[in-house]
Amino acid sequence: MVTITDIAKACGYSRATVSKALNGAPDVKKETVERIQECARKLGYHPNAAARALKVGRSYNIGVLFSDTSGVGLSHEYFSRIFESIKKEAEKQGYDITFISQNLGTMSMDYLEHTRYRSCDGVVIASADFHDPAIVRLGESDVPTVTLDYQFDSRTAILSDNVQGVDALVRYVYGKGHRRIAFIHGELTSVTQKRLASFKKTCMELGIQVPPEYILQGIYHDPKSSGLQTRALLALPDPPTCIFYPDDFSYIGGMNELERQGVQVPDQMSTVGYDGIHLSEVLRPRLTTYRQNAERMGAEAARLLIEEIEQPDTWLPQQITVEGQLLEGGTVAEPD
Amino acid sequence: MVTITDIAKACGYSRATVSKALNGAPDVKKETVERIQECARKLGYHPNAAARALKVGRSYNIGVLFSDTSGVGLSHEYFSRIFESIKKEAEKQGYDITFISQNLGTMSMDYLEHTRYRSCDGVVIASADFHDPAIVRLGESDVPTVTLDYQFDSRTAILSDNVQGVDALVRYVYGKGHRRIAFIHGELTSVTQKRLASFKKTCMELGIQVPPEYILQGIYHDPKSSGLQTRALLALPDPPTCIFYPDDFSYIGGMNELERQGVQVPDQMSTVGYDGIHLSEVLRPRLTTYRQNAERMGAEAARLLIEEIEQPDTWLPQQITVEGQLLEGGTVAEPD
DNA sequence: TTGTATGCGTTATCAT
DNA sequence: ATGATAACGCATACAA
Repeated sequence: MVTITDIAKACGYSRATVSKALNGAPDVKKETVERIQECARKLGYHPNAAARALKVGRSYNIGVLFSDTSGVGLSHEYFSRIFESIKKEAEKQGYDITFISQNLGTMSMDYLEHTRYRSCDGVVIASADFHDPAIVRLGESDVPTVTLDYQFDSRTAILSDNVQGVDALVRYVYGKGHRRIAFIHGELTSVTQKRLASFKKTCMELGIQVPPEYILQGIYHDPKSSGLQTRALLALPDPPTCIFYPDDFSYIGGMNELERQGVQVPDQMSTVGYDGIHLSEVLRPRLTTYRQNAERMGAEAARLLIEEIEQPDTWLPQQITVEGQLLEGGTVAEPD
Repeated sequence: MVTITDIAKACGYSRATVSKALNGAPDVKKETVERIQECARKLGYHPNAAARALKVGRSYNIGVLFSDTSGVGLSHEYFSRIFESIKKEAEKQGYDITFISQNLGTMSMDYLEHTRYRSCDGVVIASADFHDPAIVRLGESDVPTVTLDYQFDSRTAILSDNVQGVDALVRYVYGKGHRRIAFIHGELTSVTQKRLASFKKTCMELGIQVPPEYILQGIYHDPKSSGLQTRALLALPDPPTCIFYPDDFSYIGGMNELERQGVQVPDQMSTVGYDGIHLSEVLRPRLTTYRQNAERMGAEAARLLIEEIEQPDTWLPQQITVEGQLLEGGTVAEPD
C-alpha cells in the first residue's frame, strides 16, 4: 500500500505538505501541488479511509437500515429501487454505504452501536419496525438520521405521498363511473392507515357510500391473501365493481382468482394496484396503479442526510413528501 | 464515544491490559478479565473499527460488487436473493458489507482502488462484465475474491449449475412427450452459452432434432423481447409445442403474446422459464421452471471468501457448483 | 511556503 | 500478570 509517507520520500517534501497539497489547502505553492499530485498519481496513491476516519472523526460512510420485518427485504422492488437510488446519490457525493444490522458475529450490538462501531456519519432508516426500541434509540441519538415513510420527532423524513396516491386512484375510478369500490389493504402500519384514511375521505367527498364489508385486510406482497379476499368480495350479495389491492404484486392473487371464476378484467371487474413495479407494466392488460417515486425518495434521503452531516449548524429537520404518478393501465373500465 | 482509555481509567488498569482482556489474551488473570469486561459492559464500550483496521490491517469488511451491466441491479430477484444471503452469512461471521463501485465522488478510482481505500478484506464479485479491465484487475490482484457464475483462473468461484438446470428441464418436457422444443435465450454471456450448449447436447442425446429457427436470441428480464420471439415462433410453418424462455420474468411477455393470439397454455403450448423467482409460483398456471439456489450460492461465496481471508496459508481455490431444483408448475402438458 | 510535532483508538512487543 | 511504548496513515496546530 502506498502511503503519504511514500509520496513524501519520492518527491522530497514532508508528509504534512503532501497531505495539504492533496487536500487542496490554500497555503501550498501551486507548482508544489502539481508536482505532488503528479507524484501521487504515478505511485497510484489512494488515501486510507480508516486512517482518515480515525483522525477526523468522519468516515464518509453512511449506514442504511433495512430491518426487513416481513422477510421480503430487497427482493421487494420498491425497496430495491430506493436502495439503488440512495447508493447512487451517496456515491456521487463520495460516500460509501454500509448495511446496519444487529448482532454482528459474536458481539451483540444494537443498531446505534453498530453505527458507532463503523463510525457511520449518518443512517438512512428505510424499512423498519419504528416501535422497536433499538430503532427508537437510533432515531433519538445524536447520529444524523433520515427515515423513509415514517416521521421521528425533529428528524428529517421522506414520505411517499400515500394520501395523494390513493386519492388520485379513487378519483380516477370514480371518473370512470365506479361507485361500488372495495379496498383490500395491507397490515395496519402507519402507511396503511394513511392510505385507508385517504380512501375513506375521498370516497366521502365524492359522496360514495363504502359498506364495511368492502374494506378488507390483506397482506402486503402476498398474492394468496389477495386471492382469498377477492373471493370474499365476489361472494357478497352486492359485490363491488372495482377492487383496490394492497400492492401490485399481491394483485396477482386477485387476478388469478378472478380468472378462475371466469370474471373478466376489466369488463366484469376493474382492478387497481399500488407501487408501479415493473411487473404492473408487463401484465396484460396493464395494471392501473400508482407508481411511487422510489428513485426520488432515495436520492432525497441521501441528499438531506449528507447535508445534515456536512452543514450541521445550518441544518433543520425537514419533511419531504414525494408525489408519485398514476399509471393508467387497462384494468379499469366503465361499469355496466 | 467510550474508548479503551476510558475503561482503563475507570477500572484502574492500563490500556494494554484492557485491550488484552477484551481480546481474550491468555496472559491476563481471570479475575481481571472479568472485572474489565464488566466495566466495559457498564460503560457501553464497543471497539472502533477504523482504529482496529488501521492497526491490524484487517477491516472485517467485505466488498460486494454488483456492476449491474443490464441496469436491473438488485431489483432482479436472483441477485437480491444472492445479496441477502451473502450479507446474512457475512454478518454471522462478524463481517460488514461494503458496496464496491467506481468513481466515488470526485476521486476516480477503479474497483481495486476502492477495495483498498476501504481496506476490504475480500470481495464477492456477483454480477459484472468479467472482461472489463477493471474487473480483471481486481480478480488478478492479491485481494481475495470469489466470483459468482464466472471463473477466474486460480480463484474461487461459485457456479449455478446451468448445465444440469437446462438438462433437467429438457428431460422433463421430453418425458411429457415434447419433441418440437424451442429455446429463447438471453444475451450471449458465458452463462447463456452453458445453457445453450446443454440444451443442444441433451436434445441430441434424446434424439431430438432442433431446427435452427427454434433457437432465438432474446434478452434477459425483458418481456418485450420474449413476446416478439414468441410471435416469430408461432408464425413458423411448423411451430414448436414447447418454448423455453430466458427467465421467468421475461416469460410474461411470451405469456401475453400467447394469450393475445388465443393460444392456451398449456393445452396448445407448453412453456418453461428459468430462475424460480417468486413470481413463477403465483402465476396461474404456475410456471414450470428451474429454481437456482441463490441462497446457497451467496452463503457459500461468503463462507469461502472468509475462509480464504482467515486461513490464507491452507487456502486453495475451489469451484463449487450449486444445483438448483426443477419446479413443476402447470405450464407443461402432453402435446397433441 | 514548508516542516515539526502530536494524536485519533487500537494492538503488539518488550520490560517489569 | 501487568504496564510502558511504539506504530498503523492521516490531518492539523503551530513553528520556522
